[in-house]
Amino acid sequence: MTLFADIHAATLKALDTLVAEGALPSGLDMGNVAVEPPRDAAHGDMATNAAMVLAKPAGLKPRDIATALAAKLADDPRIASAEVAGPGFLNLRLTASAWQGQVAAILEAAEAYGRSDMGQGRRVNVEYVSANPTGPLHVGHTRGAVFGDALASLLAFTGHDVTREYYINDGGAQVDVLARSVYLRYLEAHGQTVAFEDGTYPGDYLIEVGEALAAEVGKAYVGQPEETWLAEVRDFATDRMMALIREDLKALGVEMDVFYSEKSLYGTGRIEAALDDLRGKGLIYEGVLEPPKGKTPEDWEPREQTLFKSTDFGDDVDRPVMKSDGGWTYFAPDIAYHFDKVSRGFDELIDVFGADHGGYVKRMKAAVAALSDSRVPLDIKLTQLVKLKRGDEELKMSKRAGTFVTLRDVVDMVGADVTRFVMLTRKNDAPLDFDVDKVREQSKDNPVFYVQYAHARICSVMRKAAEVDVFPGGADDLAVLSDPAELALIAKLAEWPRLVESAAQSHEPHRVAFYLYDLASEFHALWNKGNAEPSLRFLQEDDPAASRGKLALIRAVSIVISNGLGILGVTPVDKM
RNA sequence: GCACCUGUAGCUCAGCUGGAUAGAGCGCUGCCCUCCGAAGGCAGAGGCCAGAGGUUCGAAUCCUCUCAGGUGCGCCA
Repeated sequence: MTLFADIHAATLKALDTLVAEGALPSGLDMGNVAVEPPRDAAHGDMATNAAMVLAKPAGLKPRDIATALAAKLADDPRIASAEVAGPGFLNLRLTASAWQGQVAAILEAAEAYGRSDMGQGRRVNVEYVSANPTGPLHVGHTRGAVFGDALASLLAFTGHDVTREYYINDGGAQVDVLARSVYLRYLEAHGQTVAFEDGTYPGDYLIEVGEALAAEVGKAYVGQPEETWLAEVRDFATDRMMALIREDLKALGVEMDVFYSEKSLYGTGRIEAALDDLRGKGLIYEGVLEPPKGKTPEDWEPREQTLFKSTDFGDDVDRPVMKSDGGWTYFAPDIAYHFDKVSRGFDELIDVFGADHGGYVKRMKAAVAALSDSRVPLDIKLTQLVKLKRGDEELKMSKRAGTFVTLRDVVDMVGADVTRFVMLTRKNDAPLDFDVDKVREQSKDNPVFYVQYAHARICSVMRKAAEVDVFPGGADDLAVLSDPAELALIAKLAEWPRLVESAAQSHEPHRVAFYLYDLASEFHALWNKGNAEPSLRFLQEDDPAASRGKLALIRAVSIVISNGLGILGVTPVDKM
């Protein structure tokens, strides 16, 4: 159990007692009653807004309610004091033993500390990366990969049944371009000189694919017209590219549960089935769109086409599902794909897109709302651009691979752990500067290092203690933890479960990274206090009992750091 | 023209879904190693939360409008 939840429950119980005694009217909505850490620690350990929230519906003055509530809560053995403050806050101070008990609870829960059943086993599909299978992953994909992966882990940690999924865009024109590009490399492998025209991918990474194709089919395709080889080369090339992408993901520590092929939607009636579902709901019609206002494309001409009535679900205009040549727009298979996700029985869908897909959010939400009769919520998280830098120099994105822009290059330079942590030190919808020099710096300016350093320091103390046969203690050893700095650190640890829940609720894994930084900071502060006050050092010579209690505290810190880094997909280090 | 995102200390950014005197790092000023790792810590200066209205006990947070930056806007995915 978590301390905040306990005190919250105690508060509600005290309010019920007040209702039973007639001090409060019955039938009040307690849903907004919160127990939170006050922003300013001087106000106490926890604060509740109960009096202010209930004052109006109860027709009473907030301070009167707070005073009555304070009297009830003061009876709780865990609560040392309850003071009314400000407009009606009730500030609570917990006894030292209540805090100490929290340390014992963390040690007992260990890697389960902070886990929650909030998700109640709800099935969540998180789709991320989903890069076109036309080349290696670049830095932009890396952010989406890290974000999606951490979000998936966060949801799993909070009791959701999570599926990690990658949508392979292997059905559109871009894979034909890939096939033609590989064909040119294939001809090169047979000694021909070829020209890469506009509309082909010139990247060096296709050279070996062309060679592999040559090795497999020999000269069978040389001098043959495109229609004889296109389909085969396309399959060959996309398989190769997906193998490459899987390797990239693996280097980053990302493992997908499902790779879903766009191509599998074509020619199988699945797109038609999805659209039939919408048509049955009266949401598909033939019509003519207005040209965009203000900036009319030069070649604009009114045209009747098949449209999805996304405006019924909040979109700005209805969206075409069929091109003028009779082929599907990209939107059609996307509808079918999400239809499939809905049919697979997920309770919730999450898509992680790059920011350049911002224009598709409304139509996808509209489609899912229509397909699921608004039963399945779809959240779309956009990850903003990453600006890769080395000091003041910006490393420009280039179409050609091998110019230091791929995921693999970044991981090779700074490692998967650093890459992952740094990518999460910003909200997903804010742009991120990634300085490859700075992230390898060993200073507090570098959050990865700072958090790892705290963990390594703890491990170092543990090793030292083990040399003299002292180990972290249990509940009986914790009474030594009474200094305000020690209790403050415990309070930070006690925040972990509610932080995890709120981060999961809002789909914001970056909060975990920031919390870990704060926690590390509290720990380093306590460590340094030990310089001036020997009684605060974690190892107390000639007093193994005291050492056991203090070691238990920092063991709890290392547990939380380890659990937090686990969600982010970062490995904690024992020494640096 | 419309939609979405962003605007918080000199710089880079948090701000726990509406709480009390708005925080952290960098930079600046001044301190702390006979001491478990100074790869660190403490203190100080620095703010019209882009601007204006509104909602209420209470707004950086919610609503409306304005300004500035970014992204996108049928036959590319």
